[in-house]
Amino acid sequence: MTDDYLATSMRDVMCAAVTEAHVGQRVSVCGWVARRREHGEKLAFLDVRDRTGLIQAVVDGTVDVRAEYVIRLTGTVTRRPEGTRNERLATGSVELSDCAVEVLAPAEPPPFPLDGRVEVDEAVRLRYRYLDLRRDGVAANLRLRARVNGALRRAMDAQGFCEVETPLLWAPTPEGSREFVIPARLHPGEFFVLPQSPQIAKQLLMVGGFDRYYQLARCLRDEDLRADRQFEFTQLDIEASFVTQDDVMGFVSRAVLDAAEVATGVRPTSIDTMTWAEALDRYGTDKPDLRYEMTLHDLSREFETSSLRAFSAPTVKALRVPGGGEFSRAALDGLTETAKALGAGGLAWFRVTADGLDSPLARHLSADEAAAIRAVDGGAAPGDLILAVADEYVVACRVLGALRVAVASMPVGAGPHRYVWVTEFPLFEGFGDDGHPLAAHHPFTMPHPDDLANLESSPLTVRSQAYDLVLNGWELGSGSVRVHRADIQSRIFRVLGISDEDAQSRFGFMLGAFSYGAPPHAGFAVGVDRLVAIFAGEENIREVIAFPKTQSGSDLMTGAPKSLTARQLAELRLTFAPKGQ
RNA sequence: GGACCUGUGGUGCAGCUCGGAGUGCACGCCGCCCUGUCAAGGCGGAGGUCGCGGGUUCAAAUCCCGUCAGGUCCGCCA
Repeated sequence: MTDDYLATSMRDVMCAAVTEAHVGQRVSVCGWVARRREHGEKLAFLDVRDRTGLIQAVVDGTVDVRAEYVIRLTGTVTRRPEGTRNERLATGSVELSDCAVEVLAPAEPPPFPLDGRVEVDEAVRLRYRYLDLRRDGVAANLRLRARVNGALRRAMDAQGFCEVETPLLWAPTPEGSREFVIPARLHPGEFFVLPQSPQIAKQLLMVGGFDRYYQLARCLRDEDLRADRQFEFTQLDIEASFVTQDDVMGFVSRAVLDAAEVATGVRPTSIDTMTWAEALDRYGTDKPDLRYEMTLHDLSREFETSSLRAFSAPTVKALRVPGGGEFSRAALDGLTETAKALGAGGLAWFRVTADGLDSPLARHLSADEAAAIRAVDGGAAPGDLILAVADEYVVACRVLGALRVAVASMPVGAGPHRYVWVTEFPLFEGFGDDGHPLAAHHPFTMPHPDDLANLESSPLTVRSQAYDLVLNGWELGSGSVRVHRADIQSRIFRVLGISDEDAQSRFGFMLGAFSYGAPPHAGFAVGVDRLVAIFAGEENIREVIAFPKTQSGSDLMTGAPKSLTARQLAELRLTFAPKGQ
C-alpha cells in the first residue's frame, strides 16, 4: 500500500514512509520535532515525527529548534553509513541529509513527556488532551475506532441497511434514564432533551417504511459515570421490519464479527447463546464472562436439612476456585466483605486439603455435607478453594457471580474474546414504589409468546423477546422484538400502571403513528466505545474517546460545565433556586 | 447519596508505619562542552503553598478532622 496520496503542497511523503526506494531523492516532510541530539557546532540529529512515525534528519551545524516545534524539513534521502542503522526504527536504514529546516511554529516544552515511556496522571493527560493525542496510545485507539466504524458501516450496507440520522433535540419522555435538558429560547419555560438513545425515532422509521435502518448514533444519559460509561457514547443502532429475533441477532453478529476481524485480524469462530435464566444460574450474572469456567453449583438439596445456621436459606450455591487454597486469610476476608456489601449475610469458604476441609465451618459439617462440598464442580482437588453463599436464589447467584469475577480478576481485553448472546430476559424486574412491576428493558418490548397469557397473573415470570450481546463479561448491547400490536401494548401499559392518559401524554405521537400500520419490527444497539475498548485492550472507554469527561462529569480541558452569563440566562428566562432547596 | 485508593519542583517515583531543616532518585527544562547519535554523552544550574483549610505538638509532607481534585466500585444507568 502506498502513502503517496498523503502528499500535499507542503510535503512529499510521510515520515515513516521514507524507504531505501527513495534514496537519492530530495523530499520534504512535515511534522513535530520528537528529539534533538546535538554533537557540537558541526553536527546534529533531528527526529521528525508525524502520525506515521519517525525519520531521522542529519543537520550540519546547529539548528534552532526544540522538542515539539512544528517544522517542514527538506532533505536528500540517504542510506545510513554502515554501523549507524537503527533496527528499532522502521526508517532506521535511511536518513535525510543536507537538510533545510523551516520552522512552521515554535512550541513551549510540553507539560508531560510525549514519548509514551512513562505513565502520566490521567488528570494531566485530560487537561492537555490535544498533546496526549500526539502520543501512541490514544491516537492508535482512535485510528482503530475509525477502522471499526468503517467495518460496521460496510457490514450494515452490505446487509441492505440504510443509514438515517435522527434528531438530537427531542421531546422529554419521562421514563428510564435521566435526560440532558436543553432550554428552548423560542419557547420560554419549555425544553428539549437530548436522546438517551434513538429508540422511538427508529421505531417511527419502521412505520415510515425504512425496513432496515442503522446509525452510528450518539446517545446521551445524565447518569453517574463509570469506567465503561460516559455521558455521551456511541451505539451502532439498528432496527428492521418483518424480522424475528434470530434475524436481528444475525445482522448484529455479522457486523460485530466483521469489526472483530478488522480490529484483531482474526474472525471469531462463533457466538454462544444462552438464556438469561441459565446465565444467572451458572454464572450469577446477565453478562457472563465465558473466558474461564468456575460455574456456580447448587447445593440447596444437600443442605436442605442442615443444622448449620449459616446454610439455612432457600438456596445454597457454591463455586470451586482451582488453586484457590493459596488465598490468604486477608484475601478471604476481603471476599467476605465483598459478599456482604453485595447483600449476602456472609461467605463460607473451604480450603481443600489432603486431609479434608480447612474452614471455620469445617467442624460443624456432617460427613455428607463435607462430601457435598468436596464434590462441587466435578470434585475438588487439594489446593482448591470452595466458596459458598446461602441466601435467596437471586442473591446467592449474584453474589457468587460477583465473587467469580473478582477471583478471576481478568482484564477485559485479555485472552480469547468470548461472545455470547443472552436471550429470554424477563419482561419485568421487581416492583416499583407504586406496586406495579418495572419494565426491564423498555415498555415496547414484546413478551415471549409462550408467556403472554401470564402477563397479568404473574408478570415477574413473563419472559421477553429481549436479548443482550456480551463480550468477556461486558454488556456490548441489547435489543428486543418490539410490540407493534395496540392490544398487547395496552395490556403492558396497564400492568406497568401507565394509564391511557399517561401513555398518550408520554408516547402519544408514537401510539398515533402505530395506529397507521406498524410493521412487526425488532432492533438492537451495540456499544461502540466498549467494543473498541476491548479490541484495544483497554479497561476504560476514556482511552478510546478523543475528549472524554472525568468520572465526576467534568471536562478538564475546557472546564465544562460552566456557568452562563446573566445575559444568557435572561435570554433563556432561567433563574435558579437558592442552594439547598 | 455512600465506600475505598491516590495527591510531594514540569513529569514519574521514594520519603509518611515510628513527627525532628524541602531530604533523595530518574526524566524533562536552562547554560556550557562535544563530528554518527538514535531514551546520545559530559559538566554546571534553576525549579517546591509536600492539593487546600483547620487541629494536636516545642516541632507536621508524616498524626487527627474537614474539604477539593483524579480514579475504582455500590446506588443510579427503562
